[in-house]
Amino acid sequence: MQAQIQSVKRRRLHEDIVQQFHALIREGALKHGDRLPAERELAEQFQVSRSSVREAIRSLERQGLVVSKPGAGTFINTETLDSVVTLLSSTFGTGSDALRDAFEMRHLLEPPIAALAAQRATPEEVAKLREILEEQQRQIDQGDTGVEADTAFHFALAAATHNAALIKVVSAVEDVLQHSRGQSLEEPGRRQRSLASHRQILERVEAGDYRGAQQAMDHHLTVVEPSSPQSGETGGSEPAGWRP
Amino acid sequence: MQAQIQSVKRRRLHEDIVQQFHALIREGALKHGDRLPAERELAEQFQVSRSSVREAIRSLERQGLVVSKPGAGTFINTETLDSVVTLLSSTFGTGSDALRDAFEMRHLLEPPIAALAAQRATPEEVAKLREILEEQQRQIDQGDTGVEADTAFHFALAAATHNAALIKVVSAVEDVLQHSRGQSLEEPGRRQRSLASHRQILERVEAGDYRGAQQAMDHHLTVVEPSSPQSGETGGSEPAGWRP
DNA sequence: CCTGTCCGATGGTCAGACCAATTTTAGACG
DNA sequence: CGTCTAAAATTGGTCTGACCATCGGACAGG
Repeated sequence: MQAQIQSVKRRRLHEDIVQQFHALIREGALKHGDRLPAERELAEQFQVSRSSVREAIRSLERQGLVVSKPGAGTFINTETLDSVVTLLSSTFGTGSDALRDAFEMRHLLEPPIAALAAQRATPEEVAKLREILEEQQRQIDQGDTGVEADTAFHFALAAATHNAALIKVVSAVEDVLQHSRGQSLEEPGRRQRSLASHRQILERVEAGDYRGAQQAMDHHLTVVEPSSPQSGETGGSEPAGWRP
Repeated sequence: MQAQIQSVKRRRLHEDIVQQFHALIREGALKHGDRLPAERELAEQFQVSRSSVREAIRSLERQGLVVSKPGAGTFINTETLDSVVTLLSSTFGTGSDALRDAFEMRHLLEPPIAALAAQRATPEEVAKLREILEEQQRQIDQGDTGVEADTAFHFALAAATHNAALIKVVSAVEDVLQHSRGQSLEEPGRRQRSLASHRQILERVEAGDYRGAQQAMDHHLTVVEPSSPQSGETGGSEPAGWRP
């Protein structure tokens, strides 16, 4: 008699086991250094096969929560950086917050990225940026939202910093936000404003004005592409378009 | 006689498989969306049992690098933030640019993080930060460099932003830079300066002064923990083509 | 008390099997 | 010939039972 139907997503057994261990660790039932029961014993307790127990342990190990020693046993390990991160992410929401977090991270990263790009962009990279904006103009004239060119611009700007780590992180963030941005650009007026804003950024980058570029990007993110229209708290405000 | 005894860790088979996949993804042999061979086929190719293959896949899945769909297959997934972070950590250590990039990224992220922390830190988190600084003081008094507490401080500060994405990225960056920071703190004077600098940051965070916190962190990173020993200042415009 | 050996417990791996979901294919139908 | 449908093949998820290398502690011997 399950009054509440959980997500339709079928849980895999080992994932379920992992979450049970997360709970046990969070509640303090399992502390650092504790040794957990043998795999065969766990299998019996959870009423699953040893394979599932082992796959669960593999996940926990990759999260830094446990370490396995052949012949000795498997031990709780909550004194690593990894484990802290895992428990934090596990405690805080893992759903709608992600989008908000990504927006915030972009807002932190992009202005200084624009500044770095202004200092380091090669003529070829500037040309590439200009080309992208022309493409964006074409897409808009054609009635498209220009979201691809929009994303491409931010990515090319990150590339102009010549910082591989930054490029990777930005690409991940942009990818997560691309869908949301597409929605934002549905309003006709925004497309032109976004393009104009991009042009302003490029102009400062071209001039090598890193301060101006940073401010232009900040303005772009604050005014033209507002991060989170809805003030929703962690309530089940799933963005539209969620489909299994 | 203390001949350099290198640990002869036995590599577990699934660990080996995981690393092989890391390499394949890094080299570009496996791109986003690619479907990798069936588990039974992989078992035959690697000459291991299906169990080991599955445990390896479980690790990769927990790292966000792949997703498994029953009946369909297992697919490469490198467009999530998680996957980027893992690949960053996995890639680091290869190439001197990576270290420089990481320093630069930290310098971009940490000041605004300090500002966010000043706005959002709970009393418990402030207490945790203070506790970390006391621990740093103890370590220094004891003749240690205090590098663990140093890293812990930056991490706890990121945690105070309540932004899971930021926390993960910062943890990856801090992890990479911890070793280098340890070297930097070898100079005796630096330890106390670093601690004093941390105290200043905490003071601004406690006061909720996000502007002051940001400036204090910027000062900390610029003056106390300089990224590049050489003159390299961000002001100068880098000549084109300084990097392949 | 110390030392070396033995044995049970434990993690790591293997092989084969069945199930459920999905994809592909073959066949029926218009 | 194209389209829809049902059967077959494929694939991930799970289970069972087994063997091995290693570790820990008990135990006997010095």
